[in-house]
Amino acid sequence: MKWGEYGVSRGVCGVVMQGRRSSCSYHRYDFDDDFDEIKKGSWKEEEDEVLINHVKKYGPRDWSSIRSKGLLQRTGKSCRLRWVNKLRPNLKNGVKFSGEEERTVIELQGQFGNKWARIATYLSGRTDNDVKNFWSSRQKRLARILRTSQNNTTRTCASPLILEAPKLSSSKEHEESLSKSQSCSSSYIDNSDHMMNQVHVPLEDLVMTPNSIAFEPNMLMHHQLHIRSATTNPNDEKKLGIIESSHIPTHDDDFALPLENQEFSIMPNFIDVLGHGFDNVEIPYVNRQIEKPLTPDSFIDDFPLDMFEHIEPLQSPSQW
DNA sequence: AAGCCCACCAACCGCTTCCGA
DNA sequence: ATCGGAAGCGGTTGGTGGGCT
Repeated sequence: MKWGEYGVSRGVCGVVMQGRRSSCSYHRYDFDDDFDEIKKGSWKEEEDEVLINHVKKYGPRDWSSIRSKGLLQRTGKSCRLRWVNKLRPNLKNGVKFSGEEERTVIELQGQFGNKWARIATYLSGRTDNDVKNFWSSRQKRLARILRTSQNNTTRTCASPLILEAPKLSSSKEHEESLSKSQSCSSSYIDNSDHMMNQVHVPLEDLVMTPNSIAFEPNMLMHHQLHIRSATTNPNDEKKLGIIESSHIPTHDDDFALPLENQEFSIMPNFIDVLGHGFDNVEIPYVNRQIEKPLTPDSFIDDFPLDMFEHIEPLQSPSQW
């Protein structure tokens, strides 16, 4: 039985069952809601028809009038959502994201962050909800891969990678950059000759949130960003990876560049950073740089699962 | 066959932004 | 300038179905 068939809503939402409260123990109510008038839960075909007819007549607007006119017992909000996500013409309902769509979402998420509505405008037939759900699923999948790899080995990669960028020109600029970064901690280190802005980024954050510190365009613009592992000697130039800021798309670019030109030069260096753990692992993505843009996510996606078992434990900075 | 896990997706909520009076 | 309603957006929840043990 589908709850929706009986108008059963999710969570603490109210319920309308043939206009009366049900005593069924499965049904939950929020008595703050006016349950006699507002229906929640799955939509029926009849309701869809009413909504479609309303849009045909008046266009996709005046959502709240649908209820005030007594056409449906739904809130305007609910009607709008139903139209936008399910009833609108030319939607790709039930069609999986193509590879191209996936790459587009990944690229745009890196550029815009979680601006799902904006990202959806680049994908015909996709809604913000589609994009959001796609991304959420993807994040969960990646998280599970990482979790599994950590559980399967006593060796972990819990220590952070360290991203280093030249000190920004002013402390205000520095603060602004950091305030825009998520899930990162930061500190200054006085490296005598040059002040470095040192940002500690857990590996998970680096690979899971491409719009986090490592890829924050505002922070990286006009700078080279050095990346090294906590395991390495800070002076070991061979272990330094460099993100060329010229390769980082900015918010101002408005996605003018073709996708294939927007790749991060961090990727080959990322292997250097991770070091010997990958020595015996075939890296599948290397030849794909030409045919497909590299992103933090596509980068991780192409790893064989057992590859994570080869990650060497990273020492804490105190062990240098 | 049953139970569990997970991916996918619909729909909700709260908050923000927009816009007209 | 301000206020209130409508619309838009992003985060979250929870149901369903398929695969696996």
